[in-house]
Amino acid sequence: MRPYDERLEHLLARAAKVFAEKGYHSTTMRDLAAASGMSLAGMYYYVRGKEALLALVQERCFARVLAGAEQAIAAATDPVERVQAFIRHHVTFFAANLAEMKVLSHEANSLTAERHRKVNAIKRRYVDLLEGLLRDMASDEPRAERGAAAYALFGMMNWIYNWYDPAGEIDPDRLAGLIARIFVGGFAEARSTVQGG
Amino acid sequence: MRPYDERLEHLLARAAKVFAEKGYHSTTMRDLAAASGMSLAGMYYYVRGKEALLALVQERCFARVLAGAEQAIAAATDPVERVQAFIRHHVTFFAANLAEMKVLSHEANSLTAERHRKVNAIKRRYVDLLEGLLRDMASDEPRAERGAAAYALFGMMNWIYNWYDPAGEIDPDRLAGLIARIFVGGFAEARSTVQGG
DNA sequence: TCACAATTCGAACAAGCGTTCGAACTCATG
DNA sequence: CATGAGTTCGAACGCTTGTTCGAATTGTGA
Repeated sequence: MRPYDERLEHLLARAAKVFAEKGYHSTTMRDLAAASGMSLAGMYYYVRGKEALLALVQERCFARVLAGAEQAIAAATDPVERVQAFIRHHVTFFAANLAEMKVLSHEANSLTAERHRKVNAIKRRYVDLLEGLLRDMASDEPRAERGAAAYALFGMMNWIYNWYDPAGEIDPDRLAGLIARIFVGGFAEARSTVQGG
Repeated sequence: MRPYDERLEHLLARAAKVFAEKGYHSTTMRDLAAASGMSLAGMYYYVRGKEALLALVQERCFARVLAGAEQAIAAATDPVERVQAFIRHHVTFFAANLAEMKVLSHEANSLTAERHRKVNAIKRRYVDLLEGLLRDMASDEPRAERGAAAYALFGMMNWIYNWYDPAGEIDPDRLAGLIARIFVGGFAEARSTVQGG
């Protein structure tokens, strides 16, 4: 890896951390300079500006999530198992990349039109991927319910950044199992039991 | 209601809307002046500053949610029904107060220390309320699982602001029913079925 | 050692921000 | 009409922000 790429990678990693801690808008380029060990002006040799930095963090992270999910679900053929694999991958990836995923989840609307569209295109593919899995798992469910259920699941998984403590007593695998149990058990299996309630 | 209180209420309502649309940090006092029909300086007669405005929006909204939830669960005695009532109230309130609830969910960390603590105190009570309900509903569940499940549920419910369209085909009651079905069905009833998976 | 490209950065700039201040206006009351 | 408290706001201030620029420094191949 060329020194240039290493420096850029380093900058992106530190930026993700600071964005996650202070929020994108509250983070100044001077904060990022301090966190990366570069000078204020020096960062502009690697990146066009503050927003380009956020876009790079988001695009790279999202691309990894998408690719990882596709690979994770490929291992199973049973519809329920594929959904479980999707959940397990998303949650463990989230826990292993807390800063980047928080930036992805919480700063989704901090990009301006052009860059926003580019990230949204990846997001669309990712959402479509899950909705396809849900169609296979619960084909008799109304379309509106399936769509809402997909977002409910994303809610459970993406909300993690608001409370999850990696040093706490529940590890990522256990958390993934819990969320998978809630979702699959409640959405695919508890139809007649509770629905009418 | 005195004219003063009406003007303040008006300002808070408009501010919540703009905060929800553009995000707190991207909103300028000039934006709020334009949205409220007041002048830039005029707003300072009603409010100490921008952050005080955010704090007021959050505190008032959160107090209403908490009070409403306490009232909603009081109507039932069965543990499962109480959890369902909590969910139904939270989701329908969220849908009926989208702007305020988005500001509450998305700008939770936009307040500085003092005001942050004040809002967090209300949040603590609200989270405790749900955790108490879960204890009654699933007393044999490990404590760590119950805690994580509470946050998973909040994730499903609070994520709403990222995707829910009030003009869409799924109305708040139906959405509340779906989320309640997923959570209760998956957490309280699908223990042995899926867990080992 | 030289020349040239790659990289770094101190210093400054223009723009936008939240906030303040004092004067002006409104209006019920005597 | 006169008074004074309640309310409004134009104009300005001081500060922070993202970004730029040109010079200085470092690295590299001949």
